[in-house]
Amino acid sequence: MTQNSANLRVRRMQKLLREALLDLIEERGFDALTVSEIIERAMVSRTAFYRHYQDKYDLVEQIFEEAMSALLNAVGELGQEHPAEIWVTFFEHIAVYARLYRALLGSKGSPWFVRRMRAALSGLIKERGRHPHGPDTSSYLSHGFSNEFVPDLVSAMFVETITWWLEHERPYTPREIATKVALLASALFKEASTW
Amino acid sequence: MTQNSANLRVRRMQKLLREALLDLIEERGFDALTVSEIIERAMVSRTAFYRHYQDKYDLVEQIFEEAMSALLNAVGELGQEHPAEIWVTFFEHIAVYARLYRALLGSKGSPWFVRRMRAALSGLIKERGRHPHGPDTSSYLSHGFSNEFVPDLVSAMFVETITWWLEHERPYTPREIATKVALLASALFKEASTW
DNA sequence: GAGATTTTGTTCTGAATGGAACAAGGAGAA
DNA sequence: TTCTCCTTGTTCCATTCAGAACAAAATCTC
Repeated sequence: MTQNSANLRVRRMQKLLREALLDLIEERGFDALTVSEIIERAMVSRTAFYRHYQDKYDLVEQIFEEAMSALLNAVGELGQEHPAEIWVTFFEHIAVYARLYRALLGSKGSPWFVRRMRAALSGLIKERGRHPHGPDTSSYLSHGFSNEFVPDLVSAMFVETITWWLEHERPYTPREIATKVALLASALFKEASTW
Repeated sequence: MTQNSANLRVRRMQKLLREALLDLIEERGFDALTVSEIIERAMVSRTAFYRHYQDKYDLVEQIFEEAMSALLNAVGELGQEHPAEIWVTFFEHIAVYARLYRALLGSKGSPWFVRRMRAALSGLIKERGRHPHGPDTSSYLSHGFSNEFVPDLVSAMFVETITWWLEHERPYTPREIATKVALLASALFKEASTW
C-alpha cells in the first residue's frame, strides 16, 4: 500500500468487493459467505484480497469504519447548538447507507455485526453524554455513569429501531423516527437518573 | 495479450467498461460520449483502455460481435428444420440483450450503430436466403438477388421493429413479434420475386 | 476564424495484480 | 474416527496496469 486509497486500483477493488458483498449477503446471508465466494463475484484475485483485508470481517469493518467516519463528520459539522439534531443527522446517515445497514443488521445479517454496531453506538452515546452541551440525554448521562449499562441498553434499542425502520421500508422520515426514539431514550435515562 | 479473455483482468475490464458505457449512453447518448468519460466511470486507466480498444466504436463493436456470436450459436443449434423459428430465436436474443440494443438503437443511440446493425442483419438474411432450407424468405431470395436492395430494405424494417419493440417495453412476446415481422418480410420478398 | 480548452492516443516506469501452487485447518460424511 | 472436500492464507513470478507526461488533433468560444 504505497499511496493507499488514492490509488485507482484500490478504490476499484473496494467498490467491487462492497457490491459483491452486499449482493451476496442479500442472497445468502453474511455468515454463510466465504472469501472465495466474495472474490469470485467481485472479480478480484485472492492475492489482492488478502493484501488489503484480513478476512470477510475485516472487509465489513473497513466499510463500517468509513461510514462511521462520514457520520462523525456530519455530526461534527452540526455544531453543538441543537443537541437533538444529532439523532436526525444520525438517521439521515442510516438512510444514505440504507443498503449497507439493512444487509448487515437484517435477517440476512450477522449477530457479529449487530454487536459491532451496538458497541459503536454505545461509544457515541457515552461520548456525547459527557459533552457539556450534548444531546437530550446529557443531563442524565453526566451523572457519572454509575450504571454504564443504560447506554448499552439504549444503543441496543437504537439498533433495533434502525433494523425495524429499514426492514419496513422506512415508514417515517429520519426526523420523525429520530424524534420518537430520542424520546424513548430520554425516558430511559431520566428513569435511570433517579436511581 | 497472452491468454486474452481468459484473463480475469480482461474480463473485469470488459464488464466495467460495458456497464459504464450503457449507463452513459442512457444518460447522455452515445454520440456525446468521450473515451475519457467512459474510463472514468468504469474506473479503468487510459492505458488499459487503449491496450484493448481503438476507440469507443471499437468497444461497441466488440460487445456487438460477442452478442452476434451468441446469436449465431443459438441459431446454429436450431438446426434447419423450422426456418421460421430463426426469427423467434432472434427476438429472444434481442430480449436477452435488451439493454444493449435499446441503448444503442434507441433515441440515445447512434446512427452509426443503426447502420452497423442493419448491415449485420442484411448479412444474416442474405446468407440464410441462399441456404437450401432457409427461412420463409428463402424461396424469394434464392431467385438470384438481382435486387440486393430488398434484403437491405427488410433488414432496415427489422431494425425499426426491434427499436419500436424495445422502446415500448416489449408488448409482444418474441414469438409474436417474430411472426408479425416475418409475415411482413415475406410479403416484401414475394412482391419483389415477381419483378 | 483565431485562441483556448478538451480530448486523443502514445510512451515510459514503478507498482499492483493474477495465477498457480501449497500446507494447514475445518466441516461434513461414511 | 478416518477420509474427503473445501476453504484459508501465504508465497513466488510473470504480466498487466495506473499514473504522468506529452504532442497532436479536435472541439468549443468569442
